Amino acid sequence: MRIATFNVNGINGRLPLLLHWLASAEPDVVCLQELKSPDDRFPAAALRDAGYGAIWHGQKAWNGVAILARGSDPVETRRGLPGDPNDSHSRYIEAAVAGVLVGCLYLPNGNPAPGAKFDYKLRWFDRLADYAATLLDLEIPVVLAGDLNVMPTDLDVYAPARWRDDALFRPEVRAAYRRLVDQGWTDALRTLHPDERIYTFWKYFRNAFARDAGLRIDHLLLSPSVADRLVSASVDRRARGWEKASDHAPVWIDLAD
DNA sequence: ATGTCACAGCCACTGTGA
Repeated sequence: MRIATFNVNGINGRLPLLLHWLASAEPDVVCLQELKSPDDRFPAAALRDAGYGAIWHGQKAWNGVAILARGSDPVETRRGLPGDPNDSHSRYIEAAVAGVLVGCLYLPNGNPAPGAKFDYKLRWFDRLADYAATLLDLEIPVVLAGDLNVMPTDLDVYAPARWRDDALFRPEVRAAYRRLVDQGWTDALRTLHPDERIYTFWKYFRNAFARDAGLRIDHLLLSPSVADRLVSASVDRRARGWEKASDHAPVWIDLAD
């Protein structure tokens, strides 16, 4: 079973690229972020034609998350992260697919820091940690996947010194990520590749991808029973090099049946 | 500070978020 996460950076503008990638990677489950599409413009028919059922939580222009399932319809279990009824951003959706509870998330960027956006990011992280703890208590297979907008360690940044004060790398944010993982989650990529430089995002600026000036900010966190099934984990860098690429590459894991 | 995208509002380009 292959589960992927992919920040598409606009699902309508990049639909041909997404369809091409789905056909070549054949993931069973896909978590998408940054749809940048209202719900009524989500390309459900094209995805259905490509063999994927979908649920989505969009909004105009910004944010937006979706879960795709190959050959089936994801069974939605939640939309929106608990803990703040006034949070209007579409950043969390969750579904049961083939015996796994899949939470797809787009954590706030948080720049500029300090400031209101950074405070919102930290609050969102706290809400995520509170909710993630309740998922672990269920003792069922759970995958939390998405763009967490945090580089966990220096190994995850091409130039750590330049990112110290950025909202994606400040100590408070790394500590929040560490507290979340320490609840009992397994960071799939880092667990299988403890010493490797792995990036999932390269800015559009300054030829970053060609220079491999990247960041690892897209993560798959596994509950214990899923971690026991983890076979492989990798970044599909091909898609970052394609025409009209997103600034993120897809990341996937393979689980034993 | 900068760099490059996508999208909204609105028909040419600026503003915004990343």
